[in-house]
Amino acid sequence: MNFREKHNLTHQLTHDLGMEVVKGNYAVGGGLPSEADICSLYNVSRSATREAVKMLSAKGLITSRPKQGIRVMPEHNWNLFDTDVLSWILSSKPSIQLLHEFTQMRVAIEPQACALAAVHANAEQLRNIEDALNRMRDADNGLDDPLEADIAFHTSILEASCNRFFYQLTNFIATALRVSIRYTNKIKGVHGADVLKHQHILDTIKSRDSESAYKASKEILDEAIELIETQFVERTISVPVVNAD
Amino acid sequence: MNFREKHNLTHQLTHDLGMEVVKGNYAVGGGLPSEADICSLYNVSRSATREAVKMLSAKGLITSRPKQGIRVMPEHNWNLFDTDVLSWILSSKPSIQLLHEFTQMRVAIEPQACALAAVHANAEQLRNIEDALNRMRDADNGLDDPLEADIAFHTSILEASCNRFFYQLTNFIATALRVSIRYTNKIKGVHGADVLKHQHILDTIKSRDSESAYKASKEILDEAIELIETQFVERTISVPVVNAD
DNA sequence: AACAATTATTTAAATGATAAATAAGAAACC
DNA sequence: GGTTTCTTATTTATCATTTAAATAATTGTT
Repeated sequence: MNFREKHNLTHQLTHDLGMEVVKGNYAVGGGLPSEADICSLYNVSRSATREAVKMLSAKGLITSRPKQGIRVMPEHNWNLFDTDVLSWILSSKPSIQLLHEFTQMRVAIEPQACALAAVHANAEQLRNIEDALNRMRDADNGLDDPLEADIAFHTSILEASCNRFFYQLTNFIATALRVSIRYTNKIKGVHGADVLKHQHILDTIKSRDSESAYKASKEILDEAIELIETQFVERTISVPVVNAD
Repeated sequence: MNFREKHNLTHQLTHDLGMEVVKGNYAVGGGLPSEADICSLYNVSRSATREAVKMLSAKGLITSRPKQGIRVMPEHNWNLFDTDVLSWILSSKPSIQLLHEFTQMRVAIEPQACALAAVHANAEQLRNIEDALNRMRDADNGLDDPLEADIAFHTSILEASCNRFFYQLTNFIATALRVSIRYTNKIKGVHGADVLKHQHILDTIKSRDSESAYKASKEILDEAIELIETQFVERTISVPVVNAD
């Protein structure tokens, strides 16, 4: 999926090992094969192995120490906001539960980003949001990709928040939207009235109405959450009370 | 500061190079010294260099390709939620501006986490929050470290949100609090009434009152933001006026 | 039983050699 | 002249081997 997968041997190996870890094929705290074993398992040299291990440890998935070997770190150490880690998790164990968590995070981030954008966005950033909205309109008429246009809209707002931490979440939000579409847009008809709602967000930001911008964004996301939660119930109902939680 | 700094040669080099990049000592898109040059500059072998480069590229700071060399990635690619990257940025260019952005993110995250905790927290997680609150009380009487107790409280709520993305932000929030204390607690008297406010958060979570939990948390953070913003103004104003006395 | 010393295993680091990728310049071509 | 294709030089990528350092497990001592 990612262009980095086949970029080179080290990246390939990083990807393969990362997937193995994320899939839970090695016990937490337990251990991966030793450096030497990985070399023979994957038929690669020591340096390729070491570099892959370093990359994974940089992403918080594993640690490696002499004599102890290579160990899986507890999940809360994994850097979930890393694009690779995120995509490995999504491709190895996609679930509505995960989408739900994703969207809860969006509920936290995006309305706040809109509020900040209303205060801080400069002329160029406003234009970018507007451009993205126009792409959504085009998409509605079959002239652009609806998903990409949608992503561009939400991304442009994050950028306009003028807060580097919010902007950093671009990839996260984009991924959330890409996953989301798999589930939700199958049910809900694509766009149409959605453009109007997004237009409303832009309007509130333009008019520097921070509070309304927050609300406008929150409204859309609350709908998304609701949609997911109904899905949630439908799918869990078929299983006899697995987990009350 | 981090125990990893002196962990071993590769980590040391990763740290040193990471700091250089974050400080802006190399132009974005421009380039770091070549592999060979880094080796001689830092007096390390190629394997150490390569592994450090891989770690930094895993964190999104740089890329390296044959013939092209090692290049600094644009800042929005940096993984700001990575503990190392965050600490490098903080130690190289700390600023109230950055603290402000930090706290804006907290405003987005924490109230939402409280709301989720009110819905999802189990008995053990509630107990953990309570324990942390008791530590804050102890701290108020000089029996515990106030900062660490505060961090424990906020962290325990993130965990109780039962959302792995929120929980992931533990380190981020902890770092934010640690930085925060440098600025804000110098002015504001330490704790006292704060314990009551935190108690209130716990109460709302315990009584499963999601909305009140949200508000209780938001209130504290809005105060923090306000405090930072007054600081912000004071410091920018005082540039031309050397000394008001 | 508690502690100290030894050993064996595994990663860490250095070195050297070859392969692959690619930016830049040279040559051929229209 | 301008475009394309080929060559070359540089740099990272990969492999192989050796030595060092760290440390878990074992053994020996008191």
